[in-house]
Amino acid sequence: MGATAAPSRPMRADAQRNYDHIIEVAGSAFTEHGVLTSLDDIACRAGVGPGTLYRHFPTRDCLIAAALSGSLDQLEALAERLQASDDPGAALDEWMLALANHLRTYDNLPESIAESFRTSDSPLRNTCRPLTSATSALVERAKEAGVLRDDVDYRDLFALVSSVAWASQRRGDKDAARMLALATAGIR
Amino acid sequence: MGATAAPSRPMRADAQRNYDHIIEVAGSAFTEHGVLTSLDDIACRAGVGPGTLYRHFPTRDCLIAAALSGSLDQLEALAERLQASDDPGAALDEWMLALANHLRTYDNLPESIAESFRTSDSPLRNTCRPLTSATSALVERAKEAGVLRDDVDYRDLFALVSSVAWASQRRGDKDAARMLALATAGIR
DNA sequence: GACAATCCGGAGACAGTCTCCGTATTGTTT
DNA sequence: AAACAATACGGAGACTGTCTCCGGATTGTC
Repeated sequence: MGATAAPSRPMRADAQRNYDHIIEVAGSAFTEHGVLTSLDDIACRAGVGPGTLYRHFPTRDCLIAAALSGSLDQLEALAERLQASDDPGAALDEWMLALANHLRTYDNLPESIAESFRTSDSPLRNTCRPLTSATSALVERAKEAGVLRDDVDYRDLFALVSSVAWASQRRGDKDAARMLALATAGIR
Repeated sequence: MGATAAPSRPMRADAQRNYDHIIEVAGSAFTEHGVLTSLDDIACRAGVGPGTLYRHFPTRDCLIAAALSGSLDQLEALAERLQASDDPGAALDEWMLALANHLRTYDNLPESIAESFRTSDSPLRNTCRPLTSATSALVERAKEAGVLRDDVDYRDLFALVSSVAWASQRRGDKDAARMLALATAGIR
């Protein structure tokens, strides 16, 4: 869901416009310069004041979460498809690669996500929750099919995939496939 | 070598005193607050002005490298011992764990080190060079002994160990053993 | 004791984060 | 359509951290 939220009342028209536009600009900025890029600069590029940006997105993580929600929806769709796959092993492989690459969407995103998992209620963490539960489900199926070691915890696996995303990004690899193959060679 | 360097002439006495004291204070500060802690604050705690700190250590990486050099010497000593071990497989295991834990010495150190490997001549990278060559040697021996897959590149392995250090630190694990076991289960 | 060479320190320029509140816009009511 | 309340805007500016510059202090040498 790429929802915009409507708690009590809907947003005022101008607010909604700014909200959407900020997300759009933020996406470009993150793509170009990574998630650590200046927020005031994003506000400026979006033609709004810093105050407006911070009101809509009180923290950097809020903005990252919003910018990510589109591609997250796609990933969730993939997860559902894979859960219906008749080859749990291949499904898990495909999932891990897709997940690793998604965690690399922006420069320095793996750090932000990993960090968000340490703080109680980060919006980024909440946004990523479907990813962990999908991982859990696919791990369970793979274990039942006997193509994954029984002692592999899905949280450990998620951490492993995150770290692969981090390492491959830091090395400047074009995707996470190479590191992932190395890191997951022994989980079967 | 925890050398202080003496290019043409030795340092003036007061300069040497400050230099050493800054390293000492930096070590504590990094231990307490991670490598991202304020440098001006370190200067202040060391009783010198910012200018003095930046003259001795033009970049954060310089200071990190200096603060790390002590424990690095120990690691190098371990590497030499392990290269003489009669069990190359166990030696590599022990090395990877020691390396992973060393890369975790300070909070956020894995990021700094990984980053330094991307920039041409970071002092931190140069400081860590002995670690990569020791890894190379131990990997070679393990391959010859047939306890390591032939297609494992030592650079990939170093990256893998780095990422394990990163992930285990981010998770707040007390050491890197658990993640390392998972990540390296399939390299044999 | 004096004179170079070396080194110190802190003021301050700069960049990024984030807030506060006077002003402007919007939607609703009559 | 005019007026009113609710909502949202924006930018000045406080604050923190980085890093530099250079007048003045310290050290080593003759």
